[in-house]
Amino acid sequence: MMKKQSELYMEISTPVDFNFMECLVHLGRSSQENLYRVQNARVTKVLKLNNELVLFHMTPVKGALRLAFPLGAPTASNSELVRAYVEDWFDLQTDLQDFYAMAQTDSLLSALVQQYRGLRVIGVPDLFEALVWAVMGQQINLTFAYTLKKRFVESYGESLIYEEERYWTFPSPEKIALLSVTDLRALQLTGRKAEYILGIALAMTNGTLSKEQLLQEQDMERSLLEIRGIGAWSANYVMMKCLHSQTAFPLADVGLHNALKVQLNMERKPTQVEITKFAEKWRGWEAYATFYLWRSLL
DNA sequence: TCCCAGGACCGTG
DNA sequence: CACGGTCATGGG
Repeated sequence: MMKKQSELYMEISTPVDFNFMECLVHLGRSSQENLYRVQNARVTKVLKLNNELVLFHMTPVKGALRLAFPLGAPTASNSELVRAYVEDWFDLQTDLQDFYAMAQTDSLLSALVQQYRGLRVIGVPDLFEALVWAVMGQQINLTFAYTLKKRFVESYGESLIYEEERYWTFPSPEKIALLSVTDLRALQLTGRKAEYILGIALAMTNGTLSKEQLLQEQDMERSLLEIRGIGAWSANYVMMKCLHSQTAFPLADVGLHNALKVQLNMERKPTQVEITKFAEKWRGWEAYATFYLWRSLL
């Protein structure tokens, strides 16, 4: 049945300090990314919502993001889920005024916030995806991490084809929970990481771990650290990318170290003690400070 | 070939 | 509690 064209569109208003093109720089950082596609100023993605694959793309318009559903308008319920996903993904609910005010007084951040103004923390709204991605990225270079994710997604995700390109959903914990260590070893994950991922999938399947639950925790970090395979770095990474914690701070992050080394024109990477000292000024905005520093490496 | 990579776990002292 | 060995493989 034909729908009126107006029903195939939806607009999400964006905050003042929002620059879609800056966000696209982050989104476009890996040519191996297969969970969305960036073409010019358009991002296309598919989500599985209420047991249905929903494809949408978004483009910036004045003061808003325009979402379009080229394969057909979703149900009212699903279109609201897409809206929520996008707001979550681009962190549209956070007011950055205080961050920018703080950053202006910090010699380390002042140039970065001017250069990248409007960049938001690009999130990973799906908790399972955030946790798995954190585990995959541990102790290996980012290029290889993307290779692993690509294999994982294309082995166990769902997909559809639009304009001759295939779009993938991230695998569900239910599907992964049925696998064995051997299955994941075949993707060249280490045995240990395979165990971690299976454990996370199982915990999310049997209901002992969920995003809703974590968001209600007084101490999200402590809860995350109880998960096997999630240490301080991963816990803070997930808090920053999935749980919208502004104070999350992956202190041990190699990318953070490299960015600081460059920004401070150092011969060596700073120690964690030195980083803790710099971060004192960022109190309350550690996640954004980290994200802007990461951005400086692209 | 060597060192490093968006670490975490586990055993030892 | 701090330290170091171990995992395990690709990228540059």
